[in-house]
Amino acid sequence: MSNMTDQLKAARRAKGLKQAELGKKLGLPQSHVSKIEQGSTDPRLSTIVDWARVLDLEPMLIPRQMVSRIRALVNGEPEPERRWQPDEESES
Amino acid sequence: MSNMTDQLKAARRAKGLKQAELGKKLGLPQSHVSKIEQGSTDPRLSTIVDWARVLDLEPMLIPRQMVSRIRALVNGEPEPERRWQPDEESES
DNA sequence: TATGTAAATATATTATTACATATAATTATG
DNA sequence: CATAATTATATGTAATAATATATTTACATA
Repeated sequence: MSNMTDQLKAARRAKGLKQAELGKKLGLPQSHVSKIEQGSTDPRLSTIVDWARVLDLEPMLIPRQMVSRIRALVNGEPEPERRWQPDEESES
Repeated sequence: MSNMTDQLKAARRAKGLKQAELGKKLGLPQSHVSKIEQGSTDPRLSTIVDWARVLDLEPMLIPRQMVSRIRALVNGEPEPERRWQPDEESES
């Protein structure tokens, strides 16, 4: 689903948390965590923000032109040094 | 309210858009744009993502330890997050 | 392999809330 | 003031979130 919920699911697993454990930290039932991770529901902003923070992530709004640079930083890649390929920004 | 909706409100104004114009681009009624900007409702993730993208912003999840560096980049500031540089190295 | 059992995740049903439509209030401008 | 332009509020409907239950997965042990 939304790339963001996929990331959050991956982040939960990376921390070794079960859906129920995460749910408890967030005050959400496990069943919700399941639905959100499956992409079978469109969660509220506050839910996503809380979720991210529990996993030491912060949602930020990044100007489109900076997205690939910042993504590289976050992924620990060594600054691709791209020469303006005409089209880079494909996202769902 | 949530820092993020404040940012989105500011971004709309920076582009000189009225609530109704933004709403049209998003397929949302103006009344709903109003509620979200006032913080009197907790919008869905998809709404915020669409909203951001219309304003050339992309929501991203940033690891906590990188937040201030990235915020500096985004705001065009000159890296305020130096950690105990014993003395300021010459910087161009 | 088959079975038992517990842990982990998914689904069903009901309650709460975002969103749509219509209208009102506010702010700007002549 | 009057009138228009912009933003806020009221009420009904569709979707998310809560509660309870079911299903799937993992790991035993015979």
